[in-house]
Amino acid sequence: MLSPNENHAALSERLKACDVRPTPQRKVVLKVILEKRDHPTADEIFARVKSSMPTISLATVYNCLETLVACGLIRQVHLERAPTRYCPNLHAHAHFHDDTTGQVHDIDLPTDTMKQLHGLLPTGFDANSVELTFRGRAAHNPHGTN
Amino acid sequence: MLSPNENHAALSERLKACDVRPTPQRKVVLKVILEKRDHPTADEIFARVKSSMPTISLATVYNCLETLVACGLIRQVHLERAPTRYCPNLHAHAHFHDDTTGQVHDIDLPTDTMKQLHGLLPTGFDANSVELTFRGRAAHNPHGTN
DNA sequence: GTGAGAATTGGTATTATTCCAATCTCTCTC
DNA sequence: GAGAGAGATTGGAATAATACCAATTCTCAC
Repeated sequence: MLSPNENHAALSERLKACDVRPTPQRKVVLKVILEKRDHPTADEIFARVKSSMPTISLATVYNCLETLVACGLIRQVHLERAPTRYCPNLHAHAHFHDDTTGQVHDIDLPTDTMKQLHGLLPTGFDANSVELTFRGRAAHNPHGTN
Repeated sequence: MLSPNENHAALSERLKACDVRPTPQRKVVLKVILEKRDHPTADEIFARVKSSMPTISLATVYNCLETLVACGLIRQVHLERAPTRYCPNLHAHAHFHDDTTGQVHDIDLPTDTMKQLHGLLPTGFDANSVELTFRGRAAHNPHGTN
């Protein structure tokens, strides 16, 4: 996650570490995702980014997101029939989708639970990712995330 | 799951049991989903249904699917960025999405695993559904599903 | 059988995302 | 530090899945 005053240089470093060019567009897209613990859609990211970079295009936002996902700096969250969301939390975690508010909450997953889930797979199945999503109702915004 | 010779009467019964009108369209949509252990998309279902009912419209297929999902006769499977798929397997199970072939395999889930997953939720979170999806590679069609 | 409510239909609208070709901007080399 | 080439950005148009709508048709209870 981003420290409150992480600056452009640090963003550049993150990108360079992944062997991608630290363009201004990528930096600002990464910045808006990191600076808020929510799960914005591409459109929301586009809106936030435009305030500091009014000339950016939606296509670029999609390109940047694809790059950032490919190099593991952010993750995608897929909820049914809804636009893809993006998540800065790279730790093992599940998502809880609140049907009432539409908010998405991160749920910590112990690493042994992850291992156990992989253990469920019959031989011959080799998973490189797992997605665990709950849906239901959360009591009044349990801890301020979305 | 459907017994090989389940007939129209049985399909009607299933629908009536859910308090929905057993219209011919709903019966045939349910039938094509039950008769093959795969995870077809709405478009695929539309194509299969048209062979026995050429006048059906895609809108009706969507309507029927929505109804069948709502009354719990089938389930939706959501894979990232891909069209929604429909699954006749109502037992607790996970999905394995083979990146290579695009096939979707059902993975049995012991009920205690399900309970355990629910146990991961902090107090205040009340889930009414869980979706667990693996992605990776499966060795040459492990058991003929998709 | 008949009427009221429910379902189906085809067409159109919406929305997320991708594609494309043209332009621009880095980065690297000299 | 100038130029070349790769890579990135842009706006607009295309695509694809799904939702919506008004008109017609069907189903069930009486």
